[in-house]
This record gives sequence, structure tokens and C-alpha cells, in this order.
Amino acid sequence: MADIYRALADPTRRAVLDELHERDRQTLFELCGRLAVKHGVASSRQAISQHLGVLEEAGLVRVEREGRYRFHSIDTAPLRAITERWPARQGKDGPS
Amino acid sequence: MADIYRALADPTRRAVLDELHERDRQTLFELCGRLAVKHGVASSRQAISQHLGVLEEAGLVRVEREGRYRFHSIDTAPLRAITERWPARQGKDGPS
DNA sequence: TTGACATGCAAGTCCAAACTTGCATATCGT
DNA sequence: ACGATATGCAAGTTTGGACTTGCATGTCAA
Repeated sequence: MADIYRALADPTRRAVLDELHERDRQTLFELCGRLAVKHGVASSRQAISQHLGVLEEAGLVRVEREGRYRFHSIDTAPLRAITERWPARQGKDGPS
Repeated sequence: MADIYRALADPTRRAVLDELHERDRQTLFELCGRLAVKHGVASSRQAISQHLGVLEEAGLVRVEREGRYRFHSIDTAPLRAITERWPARQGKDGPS
């Protein structure tokens, strides 16, 4: 499984996760349209496709193939690894 | 406040957070030594310094100046924004 | 089978960011 | 004051990654 942190580094990929979080099982074309309209993302189909590849390798997006369609869904499970890697310690961090 | 996601994207910066999570209030030199020995990080002092700048801008590292020393500490609070942005939804994500 | 639709792949371009290099500043002990 | 220590800054180099471009593959409806 590829690097989840690198996958989250790109703002377009975060917008993809935002959109998939609102609506599951979207195809590449669906995503392209909705990203452009609702998230102001002006990326080409190929660019979004490559972003989906990175997200899929990081385990953040799951894909179901049906005929000529690929339905994409978000998987938030890998995100837990982040807060588990640097857990908050009692009374050490809190805001000033 | 700069991009927390971009700050986490670099493996050396994550090692810095790992080290600061183990031991708070480290100076730049302390960090350089410990990173090399315990985390296999072979970066120059200047490189680490620049990484600390990025982490500080992202709010993940706090600095206390005392004389000629700069003590660095981790602040895990901004990490919450990640899991709060894409919260797990009941019965939608779970593993197959 | 044929054309339209949905996606896949790979080489090339371009820019941000990581790293280096060299010197400057500031603080402490003697 | 002077040397040693700890950090700061900025310009230059280099590498990784985002994006483009062009074509290939695969699926469906007629």
C-alpha cells in the first residue's frame, strides 16, 4: 500500500475525497463534472484518473468494476493511522 | 497557517514528528543527532531546519526560544482536522 | 459489426519543493 | 573582546510529481 500522506498532499485529491464523501459510487466522468461545478476543480479527465490511481493505491478509494463503468467510493479507514501515529498526550499539547 | 497535509507529505518531516513525540523540547542539533541514529535520517542541519520551518507554519511544531537555543515541541492538535474532514459513516466503509 | 462511450496507458513537459552551498547573525563561556 | 556554539538566510541545483498529449483497449446499443 502506497503512502497515504503523499496521497493527501494534493488539494485536487482532497477535493476528490470531499466529493466522494458526499456521494459514493461515482464514475470518473461523474466526478469530473461534479468537481468542476461544486469544487471549482478544473482538471482534465486524465489528471483526475491519475489522482484516483494514487488514492486507490493509498487505500483511500475503493473501486467496483461493472461493465464499462468503474464506481469509486471513499474508504476513511486508513486515516486512523494518522492520529494513531501521533496520539495526543494528556495535558501536553492543549492550546495555549 | 500553512498546509498541514503538505507538511505531512515528506517522510523526513514525519520522522521529526516521531522523534518529537518521543521527546519534547529538542534543539535543532539534538534533533539532527537523534534522527540520524534512531530514525536513519541522513539530512543536513539546514535541511532539518527548513523542515522544522514547514512544520511550524503548519502548527504541528511549537518553538520556545531561550538564549541561543530553540526548543521544539510537537503539537498534535491540528491533526484532528483530518479525521474531522472525512468522518467515518456508519456501516459504509468497513472492510469487506 | 460498427460507432459511441468510458476508461487505460505511456512518453514528454513543466514547476514546486527538497536539498545544497556559502555566509551572516546571535549568544554564551572564558 | 574573542572563540566556540547554535541558529538564520538566501541563491542555486536537482529531483519528484502533476499535468498534458496521443493513442490503445474494452464495453454497450443498434
